[in-house]
Amino acid sequence: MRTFESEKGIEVTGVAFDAKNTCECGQCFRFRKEGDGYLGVAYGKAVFFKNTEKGVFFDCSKEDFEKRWKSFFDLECDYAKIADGLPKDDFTKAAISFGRGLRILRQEPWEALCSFIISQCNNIPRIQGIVDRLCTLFGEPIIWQGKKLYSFPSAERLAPLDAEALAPLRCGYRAPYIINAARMVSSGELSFEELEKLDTMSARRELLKLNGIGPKVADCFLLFGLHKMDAFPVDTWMKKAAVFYGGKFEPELFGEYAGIAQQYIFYYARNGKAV
DNA sequence: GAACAGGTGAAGT
DNA sequence: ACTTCACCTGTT
Repeated sequence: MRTFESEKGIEVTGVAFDAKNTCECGQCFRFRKEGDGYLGVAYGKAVFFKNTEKGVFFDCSKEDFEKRWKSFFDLECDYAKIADGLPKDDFTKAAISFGRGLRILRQEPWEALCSFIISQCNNIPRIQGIVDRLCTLFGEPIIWQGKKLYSFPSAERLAPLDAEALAPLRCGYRAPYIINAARMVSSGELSFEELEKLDTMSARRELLKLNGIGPKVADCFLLFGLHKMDAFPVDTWMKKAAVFYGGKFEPELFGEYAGIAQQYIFYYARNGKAV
């Protein structure tokens, strides 16, 4: 990986990064197409990025890149090496090829937890709409090139509210789940720092104690919110894909980077032509 | 209208 | 351990 600084931002070469596959593989809900790239907010800051001839360009300072975005986009992880360690069957190979350049983001834990609570039994446009309304109503405004964006509201911001206050989100029965989770996080009963220290299965057990968090939401949070690469969320798309693996997935099949395999397969199943 | 959508939890076998 | 159903909202 090499970085080049210009007055406009940072260009990175020598790294397999695909902006579209990273933003549209279903792991995040707030990075949207903007011109020839993607624009979103994380950790209270806006960032625009796009693929270039030689690599990828980020609209940020050198300092912000080093401090935040390099890690956020997981740029120091060797995905080619990880893909090498995954199964070599035709379906997995096709999935990896389809999702080339996608990276598992290091999203804010609270945002990931909240977003995947919202995701249950919803399609992506609706999830995005609900999350947008949540941020617009309760987040902090961020101006980017004259556009008004919003940060994701903290757990502390939501904890004092009751579920009725979320009515404008139109998130239905998920509202009390969100408020309950916000209270657990803001009170410290649920600590991301503590969960981080646990192995994936132990952290999962803790998460399943929360109302409205089942296996699927817990696994998505572990993978996308805590970057536990062995977490393996199984949803309806993965169940369709499982047909190619004899009807179900054996936990050992994909190893310590099962989460990455999952994301390739999920994206291929949902957006590709295979299933 | 009914059925369904990136689930969950309670209640029933 | 496995099946069924209600749950809020929006789209087909």
